[in-house]
Amino acid sequence: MQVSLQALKAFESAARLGTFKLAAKELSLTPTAISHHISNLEGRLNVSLFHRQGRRISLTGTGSRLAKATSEGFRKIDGALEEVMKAGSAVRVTTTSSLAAMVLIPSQNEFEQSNPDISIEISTGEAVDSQPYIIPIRFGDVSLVKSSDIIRSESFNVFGAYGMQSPAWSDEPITLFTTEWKNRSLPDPPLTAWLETNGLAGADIKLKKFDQELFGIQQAMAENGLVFCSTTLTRKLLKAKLLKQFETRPAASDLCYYVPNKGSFETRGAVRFLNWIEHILNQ
Amino acid sequence: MQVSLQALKAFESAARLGTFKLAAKELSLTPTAISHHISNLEGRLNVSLFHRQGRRISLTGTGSRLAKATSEGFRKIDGALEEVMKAGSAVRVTTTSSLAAMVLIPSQNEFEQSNPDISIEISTGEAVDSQPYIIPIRFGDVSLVKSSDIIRSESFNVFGAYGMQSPAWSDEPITLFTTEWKNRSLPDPPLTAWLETNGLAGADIKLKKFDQELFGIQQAMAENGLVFCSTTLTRKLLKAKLLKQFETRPAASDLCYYVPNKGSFETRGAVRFLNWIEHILNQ
DNA sequence: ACTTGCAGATGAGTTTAACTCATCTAAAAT
DNA sequence: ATTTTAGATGAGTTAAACTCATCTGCAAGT
Repeated sequence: MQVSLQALKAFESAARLGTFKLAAKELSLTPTAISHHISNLEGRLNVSLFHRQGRRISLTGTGSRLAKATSEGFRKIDGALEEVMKAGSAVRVTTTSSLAAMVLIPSQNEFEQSNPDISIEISTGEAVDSQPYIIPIRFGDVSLVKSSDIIRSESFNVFGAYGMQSPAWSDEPITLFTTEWKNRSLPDPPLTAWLETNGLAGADIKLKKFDQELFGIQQAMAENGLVFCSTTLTRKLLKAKLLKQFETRPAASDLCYYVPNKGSFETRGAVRFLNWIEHILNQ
Repeated sequence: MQVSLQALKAFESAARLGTFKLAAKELSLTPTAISHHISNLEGRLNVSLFHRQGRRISLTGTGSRLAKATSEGFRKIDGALEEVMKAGSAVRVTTTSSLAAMVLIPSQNEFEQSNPDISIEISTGEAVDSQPYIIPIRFGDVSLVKSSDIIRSESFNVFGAYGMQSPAWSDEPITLFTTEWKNRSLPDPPLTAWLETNGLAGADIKLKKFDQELFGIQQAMAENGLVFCSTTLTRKLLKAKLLKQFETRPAASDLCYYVPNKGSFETRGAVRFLNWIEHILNQ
């Protein structure tokens, strides 16, 4: 290699900041080092890059041409590097507000305890989605998802606030909170299948629909109601004795949680997180 | 600095070439060095950049993203560097064919003898002109040129082939070769002024016009004729006893040789060359 | 199945370059 | 005139980059 990259870096910084001193500070070096680097560079290239007017310096024409290219080049590299480093230092996850609120956030601390070198950032909503390095945990139709991407196949059951008595299904009309997905292409919660599984096909059921499972669950807890929702979201609440389940059996659904291109997440942290979350969701 | 630029360079090369071995060859290192660099990089970034399949490697997703950015960045830098290096290693000059043929090329060797580390490339014509790093020596109107850019103010005289006798100006009609510039906005050669200076205002002069001084001079030498031309171009030929001058006195003109933005040429070689050529032209 | 060759990994030792410190110069500010 | 500030210079030190020797694992040849 003809010229040293560090010398170029020093030059770039000095050119951008206008003094060796500031460049030195930026690169955590002494001004002497910058001076050495630049005179080395000038020597190798047979070109003077700065005019020296006593203690003031200014770029020569050649210098500013070179500075332009090096600045752009290093900026490009630094940008990519920063992205990669961010990816390496923290695991960033985005998912539905229900999964975030009911599972991820409550368990976040546990993960960070056992992986003290990995920090997790959780966000919800579509905005950040599909940015590289952010792990999206999506809720979707099993049949449309690569099977290796699935981290949890969802089943549904009825849950009630912890103090409730088991409802008398056949005697009286029952109100169930359930979910109607905002995204209409998703399969509905398997209510019919659940009723059949539990021999309640004829029961008098009134439905109250929310567009996020989270809301139905909260409502059930708040008004001692019943919610028909996924078993994934309720596990924590059952353990915490905020919800209870009755003698009903869960019904499988066509819904699942999955991570698109799960295999493409290669950072140490991401791999650890994905293994962990898959374990958490499937107990 | 977080990550070493050399490691990045090694990574970029390995990513581009597909094996550590080739990367090592490209960078004149051992494959071991590449391996060290890359594992150092992976360690610092907490990311694996290559999949290792035994003795075969392939980029991970993160790796190829980073490779893209580093490749582009380094390419940008290397390109600029190459330009600057070219500028530093050789002085490239472009000028009129007359000046090139009569002055620059004949003196080129002398310059290179006394500046063995600087090589000169001479070209003529407008094509290469105005490229950065190429020094254009132009022929123009003194009044339109920055005075600091002028390297030679031109004066004109009559010259003849070396064997000729001094012409009898007033007795007989005389044929003079002279120049009519292709570029009509240039001042004409100062023939009238020259005639007055030498008390020949009434002489019977026939003009034969060429569009380059070079041609008139060559013609004069070839047919024992007389040429009215710039003193700059003839100095070498006078010394070489191929041309002679008579008892006439030169006339100043509004023409000059100049280098646009002379001050902007900052390479050591260019500065040496410009000083030298100015000295040569003004003896 | 066993060798051979190849590509890379690993660890320790060596060399080189990068960096700092001390000193000096010149311009600008007080 | 003196002080302050920015950079240049040279010598010495340190840290990094590199090599060498050794090891592993895969793939191809016999």
